[in-house]
Amino acid sequence: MTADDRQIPSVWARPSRERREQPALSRQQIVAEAVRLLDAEGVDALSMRKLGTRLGAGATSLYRHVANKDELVELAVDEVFGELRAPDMSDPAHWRETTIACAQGIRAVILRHPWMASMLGAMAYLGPNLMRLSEDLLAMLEAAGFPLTEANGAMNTVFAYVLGMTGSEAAWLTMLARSGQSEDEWAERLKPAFENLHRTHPRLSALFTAQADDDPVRRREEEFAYGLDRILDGVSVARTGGPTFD
Amino acid sequence: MTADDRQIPSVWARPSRERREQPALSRQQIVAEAVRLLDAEGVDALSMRKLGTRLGAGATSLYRHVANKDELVELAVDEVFGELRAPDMSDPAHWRETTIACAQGIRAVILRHPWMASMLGAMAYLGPNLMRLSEDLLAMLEAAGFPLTEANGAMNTVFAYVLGMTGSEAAWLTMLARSGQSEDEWAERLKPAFENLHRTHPRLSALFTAQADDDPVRRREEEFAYGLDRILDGVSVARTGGPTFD
DNA sequence: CCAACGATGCGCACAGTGTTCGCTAACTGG
DNA sequence: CCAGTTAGCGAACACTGTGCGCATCGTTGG
Repeated sequence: MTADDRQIPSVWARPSRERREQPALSRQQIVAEAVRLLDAEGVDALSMRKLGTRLGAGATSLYRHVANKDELVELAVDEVFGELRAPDMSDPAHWRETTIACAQGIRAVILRHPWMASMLGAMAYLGPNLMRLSEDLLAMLEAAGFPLTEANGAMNTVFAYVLGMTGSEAAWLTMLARSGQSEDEWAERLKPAFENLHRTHPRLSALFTAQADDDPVRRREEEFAYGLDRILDGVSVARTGGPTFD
Repeated sequence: MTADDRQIPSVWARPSRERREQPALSRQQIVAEAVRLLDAEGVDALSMRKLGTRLGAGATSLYRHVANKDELVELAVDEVFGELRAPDMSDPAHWRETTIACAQGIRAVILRHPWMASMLGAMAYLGPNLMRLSEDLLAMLEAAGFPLTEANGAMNTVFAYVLGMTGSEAAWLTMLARSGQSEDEWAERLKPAFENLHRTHPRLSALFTAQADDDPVRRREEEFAYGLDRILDGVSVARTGGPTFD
């Protein structure tokens, strides 16, 4: 008996932890911390155990508030889209500027959380935050003279463009961050490959070297704005009243 | 000694396998089989061990031909883009149709391998296959009257649109496949949620119900073509000679 | 005031993951 | 014929997501 007591080491040494100071864990708190972890260490670093310890909790405790890791990620994505402050949509006369502001808002959100790029393929973006934004945008475009169907087409086109462009940007930035090298160092490292490229792909090579001295951040902003402008040009002919811009 | 011989069971029973019938394993073969596995079972099912057994090899043997799983995926992505049969780009007069064909080719490739959607965020698409396509497209657009910078902007815009649109499509199809439900069953399941949606998001609701009876595949094709047309409209003003379409 | 209860946190365990390390066995050039 | 290079592989390591059952809590009904 006494031997058993010693073999079972701490039956009487109960930790007697009284942990109900706080509600201790809540879904909101969990996804918030998940977003923070994703921002800090990237998508590969998100594990239930690490997230648990960050919250001062065990890994499996999270499953009381979240069904899956996948569900958690879904929630994190919509949480981030909750940062979207929709621009003022009250003036349909400025539908163009408003749409641009909207697109740039989405771009900014994704670039602030580059791990989103990996998730865009995993979500159907049906989250409430994006749905509200879509509805408001549709309303404004309708008020600006777009038939609802055309407004929908325009919105989807802009949205797809923003997702594709920004997704690629974010992926590039993620790879840069993971490799630990700066953008210039990467360009320097690819220099030897450019010698051959010049022969086989002269146009790509010319474009690359022409952009070599620009500030990459500014350049990406301008490229994004350029494509967006072209899309809005093309879309605006669907407005009742024809291709008069603004 | 004899005891040792029995404890170490098969020191003398060497399997004497002679396995050099074939080259047995090659990088090309590995990524081909990886693509097949990804197509068949999706992105979560790709593991080195499973891929190894499919090739009649051990898991760790693959590392003789591929550095990482990440590198393998990168190779698989470019392998798939190798399916791209670039359309005939010899006639710059038909730059519009050719660009459309190009975009639809990329869309078709991605939809044929929906797991690509999850990877678009992980690749910088610098693979040789896409680079060749880009160079050819640039050449044609230049011949069609676009200054090189504008050709580049146009190509990037179209490309981002295709990636965003098709990525979302593929993600949706992937989720459908994983849930094992058909598109109609999903719509049926979401019916109750539409009651509330009608009140808070009337426009989205109207669009959904208006599309409820269409064939989803055809509808997605048309939406894709619509946005692409708008983009090409907007882009074509950058051509020397102005906004004359053809 | 105490007993019963639902909710919550958590340790354990399981199956599976990517990847490293030596080892063997085969092929290759001299 | 032999040395050296290389392809394949089994074992092992450090992890992963997650189900199960138990301990503990705040609450509530008798």
